[in-house]
Amino acid sequence: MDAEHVVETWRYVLAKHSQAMCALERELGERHGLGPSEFEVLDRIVHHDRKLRIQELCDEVHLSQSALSRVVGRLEKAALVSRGVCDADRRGVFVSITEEGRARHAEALPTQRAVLNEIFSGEPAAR
Amino acid sequence: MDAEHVVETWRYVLAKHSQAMCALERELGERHGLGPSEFEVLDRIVHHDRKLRIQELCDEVHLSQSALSRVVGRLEKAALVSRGVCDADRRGVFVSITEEGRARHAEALPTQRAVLNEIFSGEPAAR
DNA sequence: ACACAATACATGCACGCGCATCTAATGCAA
DNA sequence: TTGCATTAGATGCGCGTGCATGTATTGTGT
Repeated sequence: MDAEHVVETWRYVLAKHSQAMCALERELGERHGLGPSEFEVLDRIVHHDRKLRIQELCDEVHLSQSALSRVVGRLEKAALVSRGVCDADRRGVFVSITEEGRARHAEALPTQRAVLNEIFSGEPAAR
Repeated sequence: MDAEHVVETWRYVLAKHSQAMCALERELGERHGLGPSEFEVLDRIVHHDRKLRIQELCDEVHLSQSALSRVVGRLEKAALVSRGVCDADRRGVFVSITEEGRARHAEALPTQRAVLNEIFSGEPAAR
């Protein structure tokens, strides 16, 4: 990939990221009361379908550890996930999804897919 | 582009955006005292090589009008650009780059290119 | 056992962002 | 001209983020 293509790709990433984040924030927020980060975290937990350590989540979402801690805090306050101590390593924290969280995720997933389809379908990624 | 590819592309965009923004913030900040947004605005002005209206810039950078206004404010305070009233439409504001701004941009450009090359070279974009 | 580095997560803080709003200038209709 | 909607850009505000740090727990070397 030559220098010109690199810059072209970077512009593509910037544009799509901006469009998608903006649309996701609006749609997920208005229709389901979720921010993109909140949805992302719910989505990762649902995908794994088990309790996850905070740090495991940290590897999968593009958030700092502190930001993730706060997202989980908001989700817990909304009763969409619950935190529990990890017995094996009592420094650790397990996060598990609640029934309400699972329902909210299932409800929001089609919205996310629709937004992404709108933005990405048809246009090939610049290489 | 089918649904699976859409999600795959979205993950690619998220990952690359995160990596690149993080690295750009660090490198441009430490070496040149510029944030990614500041650099982006300087870069756009240099590219056009003329005075630009705030709104023209707004179309090219992925920032809200208010955010752009503040970025230009910071750049002006750093003497890298100067603001001037637009005679044709006195609501408008022209932004032009100063010599110092041009120099700073020239200095930072290789850093930006190096960061982007590091992140994008070799790996094809997921379509 | 003890002291100390390392790790997991939470939290204080500063900062940049978008939204809503404000001010000033322009366009337009009567 | 007068009155009002519209537009350009600046600004108050709340919020989410990352960085630095704090607290608690675990690992390690002596």
